[in-house]
Amino acid sequence: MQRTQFAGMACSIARTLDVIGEPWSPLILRDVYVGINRFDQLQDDLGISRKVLAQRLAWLVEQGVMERRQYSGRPPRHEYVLTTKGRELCDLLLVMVGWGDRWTAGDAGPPVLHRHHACGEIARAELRCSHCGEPMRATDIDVLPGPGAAPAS
Amino acid sequence: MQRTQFAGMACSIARTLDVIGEPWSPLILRDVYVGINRFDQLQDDLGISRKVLAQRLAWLVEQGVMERRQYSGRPPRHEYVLTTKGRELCDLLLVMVGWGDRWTAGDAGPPVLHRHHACGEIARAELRCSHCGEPMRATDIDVLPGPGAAPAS
DNA sequence: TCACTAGGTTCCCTGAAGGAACCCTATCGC
DNA sequence: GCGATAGGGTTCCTTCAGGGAACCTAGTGA
Repeated sequence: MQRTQFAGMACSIARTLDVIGEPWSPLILRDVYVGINRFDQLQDDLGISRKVLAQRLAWLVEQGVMERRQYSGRPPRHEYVLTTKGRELCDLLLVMVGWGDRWTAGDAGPPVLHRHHACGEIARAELRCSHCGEPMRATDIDVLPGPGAAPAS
Repeated sequence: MQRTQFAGMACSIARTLDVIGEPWSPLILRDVYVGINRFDQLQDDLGISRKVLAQRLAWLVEQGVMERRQYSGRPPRHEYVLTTKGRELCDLLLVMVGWGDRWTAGDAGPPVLHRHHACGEIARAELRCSHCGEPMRATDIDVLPGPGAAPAS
């Protein structure tokens, strides 16, 4: 096996990476999320090789992140749309944007802004605890084995 | 150039991927985050090729995500520790865990649990708006061009 | 009949990932 | 003094994935 497969690891990070960890996949997800839904549009926007684009799209469809939907019968034309699974995956993109804005944007400032529907303001996404609502960063937690942990060997 | 470099794109997602988008990098970050700090420990835990591990560590150090620190002078021994930049990157892992738990964990349940220091409870990380505090998912926002956007061509 | 478009597929070439062996320095046990 | 061991890499070789360009097929329009 050339590239190691992560899917078998007892780790949700590894299993998530197995779905979108390959190069280009998150950018394809981003484009489909913002409404770039067709093969040629994606290829133009990303500058990705058509071969790799076809492979990634097929994989993302297989994983249930996107659907290939026919939007015209004659001539037959297709587009890619996110499933619920894929839309939830976009939360990951939001967090990437947050980190990238903070550490890589430089003087030019962030390339995009997010306006929150609920309050109408330009805002960032923050991580908060599902239990108490206080900020919950990676530095604010203990990591404990869960029910799906690999058996101690 | 073989693999397309994402660093030049006017997109915080692409620039974040340039730092940790390569295969293995997020898993190395996870391991260092949970206290697996030495070369051989990392290699054992991940089953990664030593060559690739050395490359990834050097890149992550170059990017300021980790530091290579000497913890013993005689014999000279080194370990890798996260910088602030790297610790903030771990938030991304938290979100990956959230998605992976929900969509890939299956009947066995999540492999790890997170206990929040502030409240002491087992909890998940949720995305909330930095302005109003309400939930802020990828589906709850409009994406607008920001100051660092690429000039319209 | 010709050209054009969407959506891929096929081909070849290069270079990155995997794996194993090797290397260097330093300490330990004898 | 000498071999064994450990940490932390580096080197070499092989295989396969990414890049790029050309090609293909259905349908449409002129």
